[in-house]
Amino acid sequence: MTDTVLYLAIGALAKATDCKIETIRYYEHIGLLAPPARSSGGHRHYGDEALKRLNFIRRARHLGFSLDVLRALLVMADGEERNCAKAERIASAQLDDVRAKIADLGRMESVLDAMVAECGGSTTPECPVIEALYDRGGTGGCPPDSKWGGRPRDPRGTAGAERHATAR
Amino acid sequence: MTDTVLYLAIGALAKATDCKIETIRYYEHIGLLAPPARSSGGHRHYGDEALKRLNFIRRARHLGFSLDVLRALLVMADGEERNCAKAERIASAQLDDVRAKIADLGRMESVLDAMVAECGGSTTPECPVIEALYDRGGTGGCPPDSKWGGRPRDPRGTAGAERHATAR
DNA sequence: CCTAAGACCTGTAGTAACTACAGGTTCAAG
DNA sequence: CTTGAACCTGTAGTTACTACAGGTCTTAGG
Repeated sequence: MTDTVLYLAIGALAKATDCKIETIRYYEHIGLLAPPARSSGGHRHYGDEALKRLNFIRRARHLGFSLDVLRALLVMADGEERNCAKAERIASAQLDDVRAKIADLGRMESVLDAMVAECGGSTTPECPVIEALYDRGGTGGCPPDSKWGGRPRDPRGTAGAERHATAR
Repeated sequence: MTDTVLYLAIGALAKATDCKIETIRYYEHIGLLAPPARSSGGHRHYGDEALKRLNFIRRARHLGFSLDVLRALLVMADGEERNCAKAERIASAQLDDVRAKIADLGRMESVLDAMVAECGGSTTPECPVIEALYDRGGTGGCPPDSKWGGRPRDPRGTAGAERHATAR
C-alpha cells in the first residue's frame, strides 16, 4: 500500500475533466500540458498533477481567458514567483473584456429586439427585418467599429460571441 | 444626364462601407457578393447595387448573424419570395442567441469580479486569482457546459474599445 | 492462450471569418 | 512617359479546437 498512485488513461482524464481527448492531445501539442508518461505500448498515463492542471485550464477557459493569457497564468501558477499583482491585472483585463462584450451584445439585442417586434405585428407589405438591414442609416445600429473575437470554444452551436483579453 | 452611373474601385467601396478590401474579395470568393464588372486591365468596378448589398452584409454581421445565416437573409432580400415569417424566425433565433451569450457572459463577469475583488484587498500569502482557478469546485463557477462561439469578427484588438453610435 | 471489441496512437485537414503577405500588373497624376 | 499608389491572384496564417483515416494496444471473455 505504498504506491497507490493513480494512473488515468487519456479517456478517463477526459471524462474526469469534461474535456475531449483530442483537446487534451492538443493542449499537450501546444505545450500547455506536459507530455505524460507512457505505457510500454505508447498509451498516455496521467497522474494527479495533470488532472489538477487540466482542471485549472478548463476553468480559465470557461472564464474566457485566451490560451495565450492562460499560458501566463500557468507560469505563475507553477512558478516560484507568484506575481499576484500581475495575475490581478490579467484577471481584470479579462473582466473589462467581458464587460465590453456584454455592452456590445446589449446593443445588438436592442436592435434585434426592435426588428423582431416590428415584424411581429406586421401588416406592412415588405418585411421589416429585411428593410431594417437595408435602410438603417450609417452602420446599421452598431458602433462604427466594434471589435469582436472568438475566444472560447464554439461547439458548433449557434450561440457564441466572445472576445478576449490579452493582457497588456 | 442619363448614364451617371457611379463606378467604385474596390478601395473606394471599402472606404464607403468601412470594410477591408480583402474582406470584399473574400465575400466575392464565397459567393456573397457577385463578381463585379472589370476594367480592361482587370480591376473591379462596383456600382450602386454592390454598395447596398455590402452595406446590408455589414449590418447583418454587426448584429452577429453568421455568414451562413446571412446567405439565407440575402436570398430573401433579393428574392421574389420575401418570406417574412422566415426572416422573423431567423432574427429571433439570433436574438435568442445574443441573449444566451449575454447570460453566459454575465456569469463569467460575476466570477471574475469576485476574483479581482478578493485580490484587491489581498493580504493572503497566496494569490487569490490563481487559487480560485485551482480550487473552485466543479467547473469553476460556470455552467457545466456553456456553449461559446465566435461569430462576429475579431480584428486582433485587445479589448474593449468600442464606442457606439448608434441607432438602436 | 487466443480473440475481438474497444481504447488508444499519429498525423493531417477542416471549421469561421477573415487577415496578411509575396510577387506581380494597372491606373492616373504630373 | 514615368512613377507611385492602387490593384491583381493565390497562398498561408490566425484561434481553439474537432474530425477523420488508417493503424496499434489493451483487456475481458471464452
